[in-house]
This record gives sequence, C-alpha cells and structure tokens, in this order.
Amino acid sequence: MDKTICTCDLCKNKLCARTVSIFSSLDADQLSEVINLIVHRQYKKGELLLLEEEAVNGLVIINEGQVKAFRTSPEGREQILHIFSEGDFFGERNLLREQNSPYSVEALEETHVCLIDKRDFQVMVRESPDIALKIMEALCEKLDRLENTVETMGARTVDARVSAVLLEFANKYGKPHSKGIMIELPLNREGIANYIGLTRETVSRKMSHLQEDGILEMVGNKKVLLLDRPALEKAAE
Amino acid sequence: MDKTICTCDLCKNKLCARTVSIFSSLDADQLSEVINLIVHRQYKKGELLLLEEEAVNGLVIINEGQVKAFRTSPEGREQILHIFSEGDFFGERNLLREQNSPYSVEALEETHVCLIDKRDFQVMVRESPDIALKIMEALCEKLDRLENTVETMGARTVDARVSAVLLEFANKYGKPHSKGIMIELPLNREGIANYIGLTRETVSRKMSHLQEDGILEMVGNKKVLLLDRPALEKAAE
DNA sequence: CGGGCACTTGATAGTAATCAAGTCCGGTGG
DNA sequence: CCACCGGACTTGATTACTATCAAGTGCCCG
Repeated sequence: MDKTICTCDLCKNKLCARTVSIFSSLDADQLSEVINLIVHRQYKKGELLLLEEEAVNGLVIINEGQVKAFRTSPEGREQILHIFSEGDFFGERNLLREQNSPYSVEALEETHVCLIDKRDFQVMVRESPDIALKIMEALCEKLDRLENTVETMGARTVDARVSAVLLEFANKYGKPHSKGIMIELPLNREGIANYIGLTRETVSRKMSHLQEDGILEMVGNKKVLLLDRPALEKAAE
Repeated sequence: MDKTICTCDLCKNKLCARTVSIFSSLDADQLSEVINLIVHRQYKKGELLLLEEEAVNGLVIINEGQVKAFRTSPEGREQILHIFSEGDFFGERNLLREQNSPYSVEALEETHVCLIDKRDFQVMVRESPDIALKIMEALCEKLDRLENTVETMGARTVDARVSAVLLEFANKYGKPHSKGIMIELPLNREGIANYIGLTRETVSRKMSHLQEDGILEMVGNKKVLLLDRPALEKAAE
C-alpha cells in the first residue's frame, strides 16, 4: 500500500472537505479546523485501501476516483458489497465501536482520498452533532441499497439482475448523449458478475442479448450506450 | 389490521420500555415519560403490521412474538429481508426522513408491539442524544447482517446458504439440549426459502440431506435438533 | 503497432426450479 | 383422548438454466 501526498486540485485548494455532505453543517472556522486534521492519500488502480478483518483507524472519504468494497468467500469467490465514488465515504461504522473491517477495499482506478483519524472524528462528532445525523443518513442509504440488492439477488431472474445493475450504473454514472445515455462502467465484466453473484460469461451473454434486442449498444469494453431506458427498466422488474 | 389494547404482562406492568436497549440510557423519570407515550398493539399470526410503500408513522418495538419484513417482486416472489424478534425494532429509518416503508411487515405468530409516534420520538431524540447512538448501533447491526446475507446469496453454494441460515437460527433461537441445540424455527420451509432465495423443495431436500449426514435431526416440522454444530459451521463456509 | 488480457461465443455438464404425487404433522372437533 | 381433515412437507421425475470448460476474437495500453 503506497502512501503518497495528495496532489489533486481539490485538495491543493483545501476544498476537499467542502465537497462532502458530511461536513455541510460546519461553518468556515470549523471547516478549516477539519481540513487541518485531514490526511491525504492516493492509490493506484488495484491497490488496497483496507483489508478485511483489519483494524479501521478512521473515516475514508473518496475525493477522486472510485473503489470497491468486497469479501472473498472461502472458496475464493469474490462478492462486491459496495462501490464508492466521489463524495462517498466508508469506515463510519467503526468510528463508534471497536470492530474490524467487514470488507476489503480496492481502488478501481487512480483514487484520491481524505483520511480523518478515528479520535479526531469522535471529537468532531461531539462538537457538531449534526455530523452524526449525516452519518445516520449515509447508513440508511447503504441499508436501502443493500435491501435492494438482497431482493434483486434473491427474488429476480438473472436477466432482471443484469438489467438492474446496468440501470444502477446509468443512474450513477450515466451522461446524456444524442442517442441515449452513455454509461462509463465502473467494473469490468468479472466485476459486474461479482457484484450480482454470477459469472463473467453469463454477464457477457446477457449483455450481448440486450444489445441484440436494441436496448443498448456496447462501446468498446468500458462503455455502454443505453438506447432504450424504459425497456431496460421493464427488463429489470 | 386489528388494533387491540396490549394485555401482555410486560406492558401491564409498564416494563416494556425498560427491556429495550434503545432506552437503556434513560433515567427513571424519562422512562416513565416514554411509557406514557407508548401505544400498545397486538397482531395475530399472518396479520400485517405495515405495508410496503405505506407511510411509517412511528417506531415499532417488538415486545413479544416475531415478525418478518419482506418485499414481493413483480412476478410474485417474496424476499424476506429481516426477521425481528423480542427487543428488535423497525421504522427507525423513517423517523428522520419522509420516506415510505421499504418493506411489508407481517406477524409470524401472536405478536405484541409498542408503538412510539414519530413526533414524540423526534422530541425524545433531541432530549436524549444517546438514543440516536442506539439507533446508529441498530442500523450498523442491520447493515452487518445484510452484508452477510449478500455475501451468502452471491458467493456461496446453495448447501452453504441453507447451513448458514440454520446456524443463524441456532444462534438466535437455539436452546441447549442434552443431544445438542434445539432450534424453534421462526419460519416454515417456504419462509426459509424466501429468506435465502430458493424454493421450498430445495430447502426441504437440503435439510433432509443434513439429517442423513447426522448433522441435525428434524423434530416435527417446526423444530430442528442440531447435533453437530461444528459440521454445520463447516458446511456453511 | 503489437502483445496480453479481457471479452465473446460455443459445447457440455451439473444443479436447482418446476411439475407432480404421496406422506406426515398438527390442530380441531367429536 | 382419539380420529379426522387440511395444509405443510417430502420425495421423485423432468426440464430449464447457469456454471464450467474451452477456444477464438478483439480491445486497449504501452
């Protein structure tokens, strides 16, 4: 795990803390206090930010890039639990209790993070109780998403699962495009498979099928152009 | 939804609020104040406490009995997300935000609950911030459990899933027994299937297989005697 | 431009869902 | 307390689907 000083624009300008909703209730003084406590790090694609069962020593805020949080089963199958992007954070569950990390976290691309030490954060929460509310909000959002995931994985067909994950990516990463919505995929085929409990071959086949049906168009391996969103929504049901 | 006055011993003696960890930080005065705000209800097996997409008007604490929280997919498949028993509560996510229920809740047996109105609860949280911490704890526990569920459903074999759910029940409902651990199952075969995304027939077959292997013994339809816990743990990996 | 890795596509096998009886449990009423 | 009835459970046969194994193609990065 290579630790380097963060050089991204946001951090150089000391604005990183301002972009994160968790600190939105702080005034300028409090904010500059926070900024002084923040340690910056950056990770290359494939580097680990955290290892399952390891002690968590603070809150990690993604400032640039994205990461996957995953577990590996005894047989070696990887299950991705969360994908965190700019503005997301993790480690909040371990700020108030002594417990090791429930997952490993790996950079999916060049990723810059802001790190706040556990003790510093505990002080901050005590001084600004609104932060606790923001954390609760974040916990609720994660719960909502995981409940959706459980329903999708337990009660939906495989076709619906693939459609659902593409819709999720369209909502999160989609950019308007003349023919529809251009989606920059955060995961390769194997990653998508590990996110919804399938194999890469099955994901590949189902995506090809969606292309045949004219619902989407694959643009290289890393992008998808969603042509018919309503049809994809119907397929995800 | 039949609403009746609660007649269970705990409530008659006004002790119900005391048994719930969420109020453990309150002193006697605060507690009696809480007790005056509590409304009691009881539900028969099969009755709905809450319907998906319905407004949630307060916190529901299970005082006696148990319930399942579930969603029904468009094709009619039911996915159970949580099982709540004595001391558990739900609805906490809707206390701080306006959002409808993410699931339906149905009584699995005669169930007595304590209900605290949303507004009353918001006042309580403001007066006793420790309650917010308790809620955060509960949210974290639910997150932990759902992450386990996602991993189990996505990355484990079907045999491992059945073993895992039986272990979960053993931990939660198991009572020591001369030959092992006696488990009173909260769900019938179909319910177990809907909890781990399988069909009742498959669950039935896998449980028969575990019995053939001498790992457990079925005692009627509603109980299981776990004979070899280490073997079940190994099978759940 | 070239090589390696990710992706696609095909063939096969394994496993759970489905369809279909038949059995047993458990609650009810005599 | 026992007999009976209905629903839950088990077990079997078949089908459908995805994982696996395998080969070939094409994308992407250096």
